[in-house]
Amino acid sequence: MTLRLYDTMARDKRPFVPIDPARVTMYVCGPTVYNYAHIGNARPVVVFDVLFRLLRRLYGADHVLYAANVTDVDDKINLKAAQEGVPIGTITQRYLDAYHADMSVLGALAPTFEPRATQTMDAIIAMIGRLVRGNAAYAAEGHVLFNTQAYSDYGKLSGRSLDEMIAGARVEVAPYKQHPADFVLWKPSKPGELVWESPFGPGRPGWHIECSAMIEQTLGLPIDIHGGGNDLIFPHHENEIAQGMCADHAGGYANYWLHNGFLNMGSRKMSKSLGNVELVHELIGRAPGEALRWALLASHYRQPLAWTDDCVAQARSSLDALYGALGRAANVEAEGAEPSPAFLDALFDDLNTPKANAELFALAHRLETGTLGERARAKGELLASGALIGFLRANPEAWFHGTADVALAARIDALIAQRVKARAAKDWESADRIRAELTALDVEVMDNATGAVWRLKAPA
RNA sequence: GGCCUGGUGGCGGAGUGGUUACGCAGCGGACUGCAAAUCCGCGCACCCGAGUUCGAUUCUCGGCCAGGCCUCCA
Repeated sequence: MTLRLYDTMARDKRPFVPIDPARVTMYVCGPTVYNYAHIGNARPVVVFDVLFRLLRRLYGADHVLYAANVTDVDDKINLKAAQEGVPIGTITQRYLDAYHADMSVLGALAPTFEPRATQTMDAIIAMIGRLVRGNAAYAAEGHVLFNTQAYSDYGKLSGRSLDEMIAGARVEVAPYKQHPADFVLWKPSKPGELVWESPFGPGRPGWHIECSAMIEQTLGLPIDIHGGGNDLIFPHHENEIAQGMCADHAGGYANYWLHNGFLNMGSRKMSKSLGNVELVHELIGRAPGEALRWALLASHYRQPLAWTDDCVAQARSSLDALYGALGRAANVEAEGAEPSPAFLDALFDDLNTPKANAELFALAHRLETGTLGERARAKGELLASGALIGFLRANPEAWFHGTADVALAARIDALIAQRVKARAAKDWESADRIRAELTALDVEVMDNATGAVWRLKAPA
């Protein structure tokens, strides 16, 4: 089985061949920590977490290096700090901590490296220095700008030519730019902003340079995979390639470019600037993280995803079915610890998670209906398949009991014990009365041959 | 204006040059004190037009619609 990935540069699926199988490298553009992450921000995190897990399986956990940056120098951070009258670090640390907690609830593994812009300043300044010396960058009015003419393949990733960009320009071009597409590598800080000393004068880095410097510093260039949302293709990733290649890395920048599609609210994209956001921080109070993860992976990562409450409800139902099958098979000893071949096939075909999920249902069905031997194998494959991409790790009982606390669970268990006794005595009147009591507690009771199990109904 | 995606059943969502996955919802049946689950079965779709083809939802062209990028943005 070969992993095939859709490469934006090639505009096609390509078999994945790492530069060095003993050291597979992936970089994904991470958060700017000035606010809580919304569910749209979480999509690439979860998608590339799936890829990270697949790569670890293929090449070994110790042989995959995954870096995701944290942008902690930014106008919006400055603004927020000024509004609250606190140091910038207070803002960035607060939202970085929240980000870690939220992504962890979504089942995302921590990246191997999480470089921060403020801690990469030497590498950033060094890279800009090399660009200036190589005539790929120039100083103008206190800025240092990248000279897009210096890179002949500029525009290849996004399919734009420099000519087209001039023709289609809607934005007024800063007068100090030699070419309209040139972009800022270093700029003077405004009063009150953090300032770093550099050979180009005091200031701070532009947006694009930090990623290239971080990749160079943490992973080394070229890398195998570079990922991010498809809104980053232009200009961010285009600029990364240009500056990276010109900064003495003619051997290549990234061999595979992966971009996830957008998550939409209605027909509009979810975006902090549009204000139509659902924060992960709030969603995890209303639904299990695993259900949110499922909702994010229920459609293919390159497709647009329309986020609605129903997405979460459907995800819950799907997981209910799988956990239900596992719960009913509690007495079946799982055999084997390998995901099913069909499941792996689906994932290896450019992370086809919807198809992989369908295989999970097929396994659950086999677990319900097979012979004892088939059930044992199905259970083993179901658990292993789920575990590979971060599903079905909970105890089925814990899944159904949801947010019930110990006291509530004890009360429910006591009522159920009474009811089981009443049913054994064919005292249907008492049994129904107790069911009604439980219903009032939002508890649904499912009788079986030996007793009963229960689940907490999802909040409406 | 330039560049780029996508339009599949009631809903979500894969996939394919020729019997159109899967999940949710619906319908019938089995099972069941009740309820749920489970099991068996059923129904329902490929934006429009032209072309290529024995045959297109799938390929080509045109159109319509929706969205993204071109400015911070996952």
